[in-house]
Order: sequence, then structure tokens, then C-alpha cells
Amino acid sequence: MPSLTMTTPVPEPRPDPVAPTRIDSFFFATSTESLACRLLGTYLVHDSPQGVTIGRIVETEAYLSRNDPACHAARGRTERNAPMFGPPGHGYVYLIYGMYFCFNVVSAREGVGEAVLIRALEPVEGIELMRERRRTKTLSALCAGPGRLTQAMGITLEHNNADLTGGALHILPRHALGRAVAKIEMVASQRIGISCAQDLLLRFCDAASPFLSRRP
DNA sequence: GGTGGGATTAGCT
DNA sequence: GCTAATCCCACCA
Repeated sequence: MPSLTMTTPVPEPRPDPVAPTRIDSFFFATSTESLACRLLGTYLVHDSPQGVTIGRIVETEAYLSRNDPACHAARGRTERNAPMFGPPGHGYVYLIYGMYFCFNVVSAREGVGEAVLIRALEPVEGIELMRERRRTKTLSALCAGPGRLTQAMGITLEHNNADLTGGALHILPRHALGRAVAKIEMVASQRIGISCAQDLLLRFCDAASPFLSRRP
């Protein structure tokens, strides 16, 4: 399995102690591969009626509109993939294998049809709620995998097309939450679970994290 | 430890 | 009708 470790990975987070703790829509309006890297280390927050759950993003995959048949938008716009063609910074949620939801972040520009699949989170807050939703006590399996993390976070089709800069489901920058910003050991490798375009190195993960769905 | 099959549904051909 | 950006558990070594 080929993989590539980046020596100059992701832009360093701003050291400014009064930096905004929200992310604005410009953060998402970048190339899909770039966004897949930049999302590593940021926080996915869901303020649900049952409680707040927060996970640190440690694994992503980029899906491109051109030369990428594994991408849902590869054959044009449909009712299902319409959010991918919407403004960046919104969510794209779909049902897979009849039982699991996958959560994506729309990237690039409106009308392009690209997104970043979130594949794994490090559980940060609301871990008991995650355990109840997942019906497991195993911390390492709570959010390791796209279907698992949506279940743990309580993400459903209701969040399809949601604005991720605010609202119940949103993303916070690396320096948010007042936690120490951990160094990210970014590794690019092949995407998982697809039957075409398998040679592209479009999966990005923080190899230092023990919460990945699979080692790169 | 590793593997194979079943669950279950929307979208596409 | 078939496939899909998946997961879990039973089963076997």
C-alpha cells in the first residue's frame, strides 16, 4: 500500500490567543485536497438535544469532480448529490449500504461538485453519549470509520446541506476549545472501500493518532 | 488473530 | 436488479 508522508504538511494554526474560535466560510473555499489536509486537527461539534459531542478530525478523504469515478458527482448532478454542488462549508450526508450514514464537507467552489469525506474522529467530549449511541464501550471503535462516527455524533440526513460554520453541527478550528494544538503527522495514502480510482493518494490522516479507521 | 457473510435501502442502469 | 465512499459478529485457525 503506497503512502506518502508530507514534510511540509498543513498551514500552522495561528498562535494569536484571541484568534476567532469559529471558522468562516473562506476556510472551506479551497481545493478539495487542501481542505482534506486542513480539516485534520479541527473539531466537529454536534450540539444535539441529547447533549454535546465533539470529535477531533484525524482522517479524511478527498473526492474530486474530474478524473475520479469514485466520486458521487463524477456523473453529474443528481438529487442525492446536489449538496456537493452547493456552497463550500456545507455538509453532504448520504446513506450507504442501506444502514450507515457518511458525512462529507463540501469544498472548492459552488457548482464544482467536490467534497471531503470525514473517516475518523478522536472522541473529545460527550464520550458517554457516544458510547450510548454506538452501544459499545470500546473507545478506539467509537468514531473510527465513516459509519461509526456519524452514529456516535448523531449525524443523520437531517444534517444534509447544513451550514458547518454555525448551527447545531459545525466545525471549530484547531486552536479552539483551549486545548494544546497537537502536532499533526500527516500521511497521504490510498482511499478505502472504493472499487475504482484506487491508485490516487487522496486519503489523509494524522498518523500519530490511535483513533484511525486503519493504519496508512 | 483473521475472514466471510449478512444486514438493508436509495440511486442508478 | 444490482451496486454501494460499511460494520459487526460468528466462526475458524
